[in-house]
Amino acid sequence: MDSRYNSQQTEDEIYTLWEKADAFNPDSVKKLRQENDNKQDSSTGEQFSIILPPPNANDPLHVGHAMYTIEDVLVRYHRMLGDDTLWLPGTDHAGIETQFVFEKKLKKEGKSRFNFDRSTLYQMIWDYVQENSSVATDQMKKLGFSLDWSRFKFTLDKDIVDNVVETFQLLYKDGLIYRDLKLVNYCTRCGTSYSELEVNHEDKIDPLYTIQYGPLQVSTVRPETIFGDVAVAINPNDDRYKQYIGKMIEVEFPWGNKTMPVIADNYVDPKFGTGAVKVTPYHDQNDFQMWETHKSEISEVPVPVINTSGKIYNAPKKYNGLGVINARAAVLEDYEAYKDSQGRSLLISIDKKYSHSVGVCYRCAKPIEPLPLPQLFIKVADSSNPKNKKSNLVKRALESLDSGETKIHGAGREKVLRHWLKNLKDWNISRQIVWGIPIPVWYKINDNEDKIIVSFVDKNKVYQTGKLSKWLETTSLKEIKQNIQSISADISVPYSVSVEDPKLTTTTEKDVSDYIQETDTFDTWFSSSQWPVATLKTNKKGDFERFYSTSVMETGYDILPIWVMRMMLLGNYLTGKTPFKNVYLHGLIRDEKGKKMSKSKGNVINPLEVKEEFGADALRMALVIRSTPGQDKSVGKPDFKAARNLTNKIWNAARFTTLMIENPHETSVLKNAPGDAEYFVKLNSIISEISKHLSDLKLGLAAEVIYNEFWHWYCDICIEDAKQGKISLEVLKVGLVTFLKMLHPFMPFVTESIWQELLKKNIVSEKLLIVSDWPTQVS
RNA sequence: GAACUUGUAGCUCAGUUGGUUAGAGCGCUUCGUUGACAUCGAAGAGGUCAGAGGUUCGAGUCCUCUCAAGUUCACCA
Repeated sequence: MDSRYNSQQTEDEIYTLWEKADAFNPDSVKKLRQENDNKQDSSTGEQFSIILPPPNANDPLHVGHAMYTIEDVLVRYHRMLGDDTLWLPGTDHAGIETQFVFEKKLKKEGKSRFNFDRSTLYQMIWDYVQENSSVATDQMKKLGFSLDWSRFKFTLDKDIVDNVVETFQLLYKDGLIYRDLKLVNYCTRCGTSYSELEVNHEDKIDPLYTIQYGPLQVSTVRPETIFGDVAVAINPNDDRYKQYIGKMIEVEFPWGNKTMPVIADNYVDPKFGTGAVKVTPYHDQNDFQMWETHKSEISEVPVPVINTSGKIYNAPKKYNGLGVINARAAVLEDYEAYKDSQGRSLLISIDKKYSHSVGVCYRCAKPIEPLPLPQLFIKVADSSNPKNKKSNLVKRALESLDSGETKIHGAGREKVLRHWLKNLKDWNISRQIVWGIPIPVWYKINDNEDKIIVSFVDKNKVYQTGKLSKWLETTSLKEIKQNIQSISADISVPYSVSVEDPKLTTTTEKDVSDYIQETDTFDTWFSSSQWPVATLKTNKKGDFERFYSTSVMETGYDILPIWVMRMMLLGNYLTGKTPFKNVYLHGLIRDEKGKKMSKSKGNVINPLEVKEEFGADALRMALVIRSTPGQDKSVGKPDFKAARNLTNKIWNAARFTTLMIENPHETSVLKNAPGDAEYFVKLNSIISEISKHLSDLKLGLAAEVIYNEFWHWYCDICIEDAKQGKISLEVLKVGLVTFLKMLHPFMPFVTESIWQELLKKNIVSEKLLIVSDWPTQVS
C-alpha cells in the first residue's frame, strides 16, 4: 500500500466493483450478503426506502445536489443493517426551466417556438434533453451514490405519464378539478402562467400618478390599465366621498368620456393616496375581488386590455399593440398634453419616490402580469363533500402531521409547512408550454367555433391565430390540429376529460372528430407531486407494496411548499398513506464565509471539481459533518482539505495496523493484553452512539463523533497503546474493521478500497464492505 | 404588519430527553521525523455560551423580555 491514499486512482474502479456485484439493487443484496461471508441470513425484515429528488435531466449537478450524500449515508447504513433497502433514482423534465433554456438556444439560431408546431417542438426538446441526459446521472456515480439504476425513471417516461394522467382523471371524478376564468400570474416573456408559489416579490420604486377621475381623484402606478376600468371604489366609512356611493359619475379621459359607478368596499384604505381607487378587474387581483363582490352594482362587463404578449388591446386605436411600458408612456404623454373644458390638467401630481412590491417571474424576473385566463385548478380544501375524506387534500396532509405519520426534521419547518397548508389557495396546474405532459381535456367544437381561438403554423410556415370558425373556412380541422401551436377555449365551452379523442371512441367516421384537445400541459410540479407513488407503481411488480410509504424524503427546505407539501397532498390522496415517514430538510450550502453562492460573486462550488481535487469522500464528509437539518451550512477549501486529510488518516491507520499484524515487534501482544477489556467497552459505546445517531437521522453528529473517535481515540491512543503492548493486536484489528464499517456510509470509496486490500491479506473475510454487516457489540 | 430561524473560541460551526473541568475543524504559540500518516504527533493560549430576569438541587440547553442578524409570508391604488 502506498503511503498516501489516491482517490483519483481508486474511485471509478470501486464504483464499478459495486455495480458489477449489483450491490445497489435490493433484489440481489440479500443473496450478496449471504454469499459475502457464507453466513446465515441476517436480514432484519425491515424496509428502508428513499426516492431521489429528481434533478433536472439536462443540467449538471451543483453543490446542492451533492447533499444527496445524506441519502446515500442513510441508505448504506440501512443496507448494512440488513434492511430491505431501496434508493430509487430518476430525473425531471423540468418543464419551464428546460423549455426556457431550449428557447434561448433557438433564439441564438435566429428561430423561436412560433416557427414550429407542437409535436415538432416537443421532439426537438426531447432530443436535446436526451443528448444531455447522462450528465447528471454520470456525476451522481462519480460521487459514489448507491442508487439502484435498474429502477431509474424519467418524468416523461410513458408509464409515468399514464400514471399522472390517471391521477388527473381520478381528481376530476372526485370533483377536485375545475376550469375557471381567474386572474392568473402570467409571465409575458416566458409565455406561461404560474402558481402563486412561483412568483417572487421585489421592492421597487415607481412613480405614483394621481389623476382627476370625474369628481374624484385616484392614484395609480399603472395608468396603462386605465382602459379596463369599470368603477371607482372608496371606503364605506369615508365621509369625504359618502355622497357618491352607488352614484354614476362621468369621468373625462383624454380620449373621451365614460360613466361608471362608485362602489364602497372595505378593502380601500382611506388613508392611502386620495382614498379613492380605480377598479380594473382583469389586471389586478384586488380589483378582481372587488368586482366579484360588487358585480350587481357594475353594469359594464370588464374586458382585458393587456394580452398574453404584454401588448395593449381593446383600447382606443392609437394605444393598441403597444407594449405595457410604451403604453404607459403614451397615456401619460396624452394626460400631460390634455386640458379639460376649464383648462385644467387631469394629471394632478406625480410621486416619483413611491416604493411598493411587484410580483416578478421567479424564472426571468420580469414583472408578472395578472391576466384573466381560463385555467384548470385543483381544489385543495374541498369541504363540499365531508363524506369523502380524501377530497380535502389539505386536511389529510395536516392530519398526517398531527398523527406523527409524517415527521418533519428541520429547524421550525413544520410550523412553516402548517402555515402554508392552512393558507393554501387552489392550485393552477395549466402551463402554456409544450415541454410537459398534455392535459387530457377536450373541447367540443360544434356550436363553439366562435369561442375557440387557435394558433397554428400554416402551409407556408406562417404563424396564424384567430377564431376557429374563421380558419375552418379555408383550412381543414385536420390540418389545423396537425400544425397546432395553442388553443384558447372560452370558459363556456363544454369539455370532456379523456386521454383519447372522446368522439373517436364512439364514431366510425374517421377524422371527423368534434373535439379538439387542450394545448396546455401540466405544471411540472403536478407530476412531481406524485413522484413517490408513480415511481414505485410503474417499477418492478410489488415495489409499491414493498417500499411505500417511503422512509425518508430528503431535500432542501427551499422547496418545502412547492414540492414536499404537494407530494403530501397527492400522496395521501392517492394512497391514503403518507408518501414518506420522515422529511429531512437540508440547509443551503454557503461559502466558507457564510455567504450565499452565486455566479456573479464567483463563489460557486462545483462538486465535480472538488471531487477531482480532494476526492468524493472528502466532499461527502465535508458536507455532512456537523450539518443540522434546516440550518444552512458553510463549506470551503479548508473543510475539504480537512476531510481529505481524514481519508489519508484512515488509509494510513489501516496500512500501519496491517503492518503490525503481519510483522509484530517484541513489544506487541497478540492476544489478551491488560487493556483489552476497557478498550472493548469504549468501542462498544462508540458503536451504539453512531448507530443511534444514524437511526435518529442525526448525521451531522454521527459524522463528527466518528471523526473524533477514529482520529483522536483509535489513531492517537489505541495504535500507540498497541505499539507498547498495552492492548493486543487482535483487538486493534477488531477496532479497524469496526471503524471501516462505520466510516463506510460517509466515505465509501476509501473504506471499500482498504477493505479490498485487507481481503487480499486475509485480514477480513467478507468480500464486499458495502454489503457487509453493520458492527454489533464486540467482546 | 406577521411568522420562523439564528446569536457558543479569531473564523466556520457541533453540543443528542437540563447533569462532572463547554467541543471540533481551520487559524495561533512552543516543541517534536522514536515501527504508518508532515495531508503527522505532543503540549498550550483563546469562551462571564448576545444581554436581563425567571423555573430548578443544577441552565449553553426550559420560560419571559430586550437587542442584533437572516429567511419567508402578507399588504401596497
